[in-house]
Amino acid sequence: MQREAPTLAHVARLAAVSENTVSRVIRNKGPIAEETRKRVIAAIDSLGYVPNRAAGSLASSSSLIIGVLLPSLSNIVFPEVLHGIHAALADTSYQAMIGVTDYDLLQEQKLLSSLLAWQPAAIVTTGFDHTDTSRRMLEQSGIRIAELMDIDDRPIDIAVGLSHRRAGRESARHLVGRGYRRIGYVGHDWSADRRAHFRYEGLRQGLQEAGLSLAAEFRFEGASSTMAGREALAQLLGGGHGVDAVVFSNDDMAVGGFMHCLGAGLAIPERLALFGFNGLDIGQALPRPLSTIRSNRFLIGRTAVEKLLEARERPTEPQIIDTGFEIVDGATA
Amino acid sequence: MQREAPTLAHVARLAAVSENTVSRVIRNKGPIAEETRKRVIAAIDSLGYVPNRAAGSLASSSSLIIGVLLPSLSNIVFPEVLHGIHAALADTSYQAMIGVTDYDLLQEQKLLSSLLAWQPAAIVTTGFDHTDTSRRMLEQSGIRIAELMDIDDRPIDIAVGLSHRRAGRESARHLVGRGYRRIGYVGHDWSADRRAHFRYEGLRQGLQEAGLSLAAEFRFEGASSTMAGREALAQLLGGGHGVDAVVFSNDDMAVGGFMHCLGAGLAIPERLALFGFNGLDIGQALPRPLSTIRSNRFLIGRTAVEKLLEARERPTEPQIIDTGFEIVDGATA
DNA sequence: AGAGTTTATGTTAGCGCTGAGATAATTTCG
DNA sequence: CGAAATTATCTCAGCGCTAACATAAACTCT
Repeated sequence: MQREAPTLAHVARLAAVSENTVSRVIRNKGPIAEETRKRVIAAIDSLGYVPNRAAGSLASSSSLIIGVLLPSLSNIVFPEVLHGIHAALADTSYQAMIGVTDYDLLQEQKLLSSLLAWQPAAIVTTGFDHTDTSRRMLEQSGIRIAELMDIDDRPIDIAVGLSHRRAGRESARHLVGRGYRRIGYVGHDWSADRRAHFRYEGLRQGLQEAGLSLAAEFRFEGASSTMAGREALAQLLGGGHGVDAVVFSNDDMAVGGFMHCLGAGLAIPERLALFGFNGLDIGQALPRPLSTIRSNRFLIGRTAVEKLLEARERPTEPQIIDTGFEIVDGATA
Repeated sequence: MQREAPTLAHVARLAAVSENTVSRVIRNKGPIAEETRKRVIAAIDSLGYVPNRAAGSLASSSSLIIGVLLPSLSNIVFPEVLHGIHAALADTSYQAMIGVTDYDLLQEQKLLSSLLAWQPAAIVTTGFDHTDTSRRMLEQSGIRIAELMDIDDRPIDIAVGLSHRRAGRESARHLVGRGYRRIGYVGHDWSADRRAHFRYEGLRQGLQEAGLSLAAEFRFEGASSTMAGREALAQLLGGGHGVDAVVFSNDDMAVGGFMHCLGAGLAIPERLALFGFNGLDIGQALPRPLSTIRSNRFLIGRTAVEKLLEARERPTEPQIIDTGFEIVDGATA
């Protein structure tokens, strides 16, 4: 029924040229007479020829694959990064091949190794934490590497993201500027989330620069979630530290905190101010939009891929691309 | 610096066997003497050999790639499906290759064609709507195909999901059972979301079976979002139809509706009952957990891949796998 | 006009692996 | 005990493409 898929040879015969010429037309490489190009394209169309990528990869020892390693898919942040990656890939012939590490560096290493088996054109991964073996594989592969989200360290090739330390510091400055003095922190387990830790440190630094320190803090044992934020804020307030504002490790946690306040009848921001991080939609859809910091995840993904595709060779010096952040001046702080 | 990556030939020489034997050890195919296997594995480990997938794919004209076509990444539902897909893939050598169609059937066709260029082991796509060309490519490829989310039509190979028509009907029955009689509908643009339309039809059918009909309806012009739900509910209520319950096209919209009620001081569910669809976390973190229907997205993704990997051949008759749904008996309806 | 240059195309040898069939060593059984 | 069956391995062609080089034709330029 389904006759064999047409190959270069079929196209070449139909267009009465050599295989190599067809290949060059397809890859837009080397000089081609306009008339020949037309004939080849007509042949391709009439046969419905689709190049076999495996053969191409093998022959050229490089592929049109972009390997993407994400720590998680259940945190909306990473699908948004992935969305940006796809936006940049949309009009190219590149395809994203995804691996999910579950925040596990050994898993990252394993996935990295199987991604490299496809000889991808580039690898996009997250953060600067890698096993020594992963780092060696990344370095020796020679291909372009982007490390996303964070820019507070030295990348292998390029880093695209924002300074979480600075973001934390700006949270402090914003709240202090608004007149809050007894500022608390509600976070989640940051053993797997180094960036949340950086923001926390930035927050403390910012407070210190204003002559203040954290009035109270509570860290939920486990991953961040709306539920976690809700429970954690209840815990923090139960401590009776008289805080007037709370910085959350991210928006998910902050939205949970908002829900707790609604349930407990605490006026926001009069009784308690709330401040998040990420700038998720859900925070902006609350009855009072959440005050937070927008982290531009989509932009991070898109910029990273754009930069990677700009040049096949790594720059001589590692590059850092700061996609920045903005204070979202909501109504909760 | 980076010496050539080792190939089968290197491993073979080191283990003093033929390349083919090494290949068979790796693929666990054909009889191998235990002692030989050990020697080969030792050689692989000592060289850090990683098979070149492009070469393997070319030689076997099939690859360890699972092509995944998703309509969107900005709707949390699809990242969750992708999460399930990755969960099922985690302990295999398969890799997911992703394409995002933006709900555009022509884009799906284009992506499908470039996925097939990798000779994937299977394709996972969404829904039953495809261009004729896409359908032909899927059918003729001969590989396993899963169509996700929906089971209200005849699949090419297997369908994994739930009956949205039935889900809509159950929403109606639930609300009627709770004593609501003036039931309204708030939806979004369903030209790209056939499943939302199916739920709507199921809802109407369910109401009809109870001798009722929709008291009012409002469809937001555009994609679903929390903001859209908030505005759309305001619009619906502005119409003065005296509805006592509203079914939303999904949880995002319903959460927006919840926010409107909070802002407008409408008691939930006393003044107005709210009912969603999907069972997202955010709905359950509201001060009153949202009454909704859980659609098991993760399970859909995982089950689909498990089924696809069970057999290389398509079943003689298309199969339908119902992952079901449950009424989440929250506090809003 | 002849040498050099540019443009357009062809020829050929693999890329690293797998599949099919061949071969060799071992076991089974009438 | 020899033929058949089984187990373990090898040999070799070729998957469909691209890189490198070779060639041919068409232009320059003095």
